Amino acid sequence: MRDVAALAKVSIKTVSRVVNGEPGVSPALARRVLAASERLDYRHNMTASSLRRSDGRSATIGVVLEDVANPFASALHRSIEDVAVKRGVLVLAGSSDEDGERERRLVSAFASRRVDGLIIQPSSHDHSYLLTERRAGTAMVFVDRPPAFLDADTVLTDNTAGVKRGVRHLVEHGHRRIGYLGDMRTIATAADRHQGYVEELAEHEIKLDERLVRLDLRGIEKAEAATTELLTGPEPPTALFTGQNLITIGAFRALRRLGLHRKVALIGFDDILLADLLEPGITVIAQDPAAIGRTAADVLFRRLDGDRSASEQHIVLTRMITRGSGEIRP
Amino acid sequence: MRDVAALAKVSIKTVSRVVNGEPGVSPALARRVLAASERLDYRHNMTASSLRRSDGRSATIGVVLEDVANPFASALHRSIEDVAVKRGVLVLAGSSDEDGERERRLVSAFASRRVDGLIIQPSSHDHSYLLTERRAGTAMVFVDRPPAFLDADTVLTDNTAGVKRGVRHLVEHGHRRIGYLGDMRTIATAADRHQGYVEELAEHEIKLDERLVRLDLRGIEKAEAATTELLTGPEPPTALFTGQNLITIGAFRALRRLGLHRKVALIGFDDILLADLLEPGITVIAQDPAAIGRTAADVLFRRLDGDRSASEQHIVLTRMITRGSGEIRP
DNA sequence: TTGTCTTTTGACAACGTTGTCACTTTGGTC
DNA sequence: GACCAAAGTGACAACGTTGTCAAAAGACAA
Repeated sequence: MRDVAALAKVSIKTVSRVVNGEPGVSPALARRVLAASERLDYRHNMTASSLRRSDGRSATIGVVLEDVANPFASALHRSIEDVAVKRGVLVLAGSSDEDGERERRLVSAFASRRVDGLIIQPSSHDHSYLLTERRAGTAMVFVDRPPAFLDADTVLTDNTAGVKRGVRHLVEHGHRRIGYLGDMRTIATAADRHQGYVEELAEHEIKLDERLVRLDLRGIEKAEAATTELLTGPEPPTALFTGQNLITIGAFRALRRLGLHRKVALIGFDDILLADLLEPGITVIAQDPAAIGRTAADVLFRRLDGDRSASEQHIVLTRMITRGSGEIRP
Repeated sequence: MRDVAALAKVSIKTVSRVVNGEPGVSPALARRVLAASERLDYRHNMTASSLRRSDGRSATIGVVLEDVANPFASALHRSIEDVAVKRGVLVLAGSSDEDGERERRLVSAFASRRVDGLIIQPSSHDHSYLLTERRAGTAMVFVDRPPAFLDADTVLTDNTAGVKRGVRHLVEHGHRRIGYLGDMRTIATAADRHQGYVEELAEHEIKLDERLVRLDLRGIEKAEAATTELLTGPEPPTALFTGQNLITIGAFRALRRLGLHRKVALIGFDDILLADLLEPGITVIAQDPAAIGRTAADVLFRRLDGDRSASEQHIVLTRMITRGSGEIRP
């Protein structure tokens, strides 16, 4: 900037004004400054700028996801980015791998870089550590799962209602013995989904049979094994509800291997790419990650714009997509 | 930092030393400083630090992807992140959407934040604009597609060889009329893949029939329509090679709708989640995005560590995964 | 011409850190 | 007890910007 000022024969403050589009610079001078910065390949240094600025904004937000390569998480990421670019804000993204310690380290690294806001898909089970960041003025929004020990803006899927809808669909197709395969109970969404299963059965006065329930399944293989066990045991279920996309895939694999994919009904939580091309197509309760991400980013930027009202809890609805596997009758 | 220094009754330089783990601070003082920074919730400000530091490093890199939500791109992103976290480096990610102008804007935004390095999956067809950044000392590596008008480190898939392998597989299964469905020819990888098809046919002395070739297909729907047209026309192909994952999905949809999925062979470029559960399973030429990302990040960090040797071109091999669709005989 | 008001411009300090270098203390040797 | 080297510590400037405020220049009326 000093070099540009020297070449344009003005003070560096004038260059600063031109670069920031501040008013009160005569057109002639502005042109001279622009020409000089062009000639010297001048690049505005946002880090120095945000250091000096009164608001201290870095025009950067941090996003903590379970895994940036996970389809659900990357869809969130993309819709957050879309809102951010419109405001000239960049996105730092990181994967916590369902590990509270990694989540904290990421947040800490983001905080060191003075991000303006955070969007967190939580892995940790205690977010009181974020009080410090909040006090420092960092905006934050939680997505997909609620924060623990912290009152903050949250955008969630209506997990319980979604599962209930799916289980009701199975009941309406004549099923009474409905198996449930779920993810780690430590994950709030997984607990909510399991809860939906339990509630919906009760509403139809179907007695909960714990032998038809398998929880704490992580990954395709575990789900496949559990499904096989469930279906080859005594009194197997006539329908399955799977609480997460990898579990759905594992269950479908097992059904296929056992030749039961046209006999046992299956509804899964989360949509799966290609689910329509399988035989039968897989009926799912689809989340809307794009809507979740967009909402979260909107709330975050409203906070950054000064909205100090009480924290908001947004619920994004699910949608049932029927494709065949959920319509098999016992 | 000033407050911490005051509370610990030391100079701020001593606090700086403790925070950066520099030697030459007595254990007693270090403890006092640590206690004080704990008590005041002190957060090291990396932006100020990198401004002042002699190397000017921000411990941040920028990654430009076609779309952070695309499975191939997000796999790249994740493997880059894995290398970066080990060095305490954070990743800024952005989507260029196959638009050269967006790519430039992202790079410019990254440059303003003084990233140490860039990993770019290019959309633009002229990268001479990056000369300025390079001169400013920014390291850069290109992934998936080569840079244009710029000599730089590059990590590519062996597209031509991969396609040739797949086409040979079809020929070996008795096919002579092999259709080809490809992406935009402006994308370097798409051009290379088409080239592989042409070459392999020539090696088997099969005359290229342009009526069996459809290029510039973008997205599932276009691919589905083109496939339908190809198969319902006169003298339809007995096998198809699809040059990209969305095209493979579109082609498979068309085959299914026409009831030809067990009659016409299909091999696709890029692996697809669930491809093994379809009927028939889809034979693919799989890329290794994790290896590409890891290699790119390794090269980038070697450059940041001072490696000034000539630019490197890495080729990551593909792998054929046979699942049934590619083994159908005419 | 002078006085007043408005617009344009620039000098300087400050943002939160680290590099440089000089000073003080400590422990050991003669 | 004097001297020295090594270790520990701090004062100050500087990184590239922007906020503040004052000075200069221009516009206009009397």
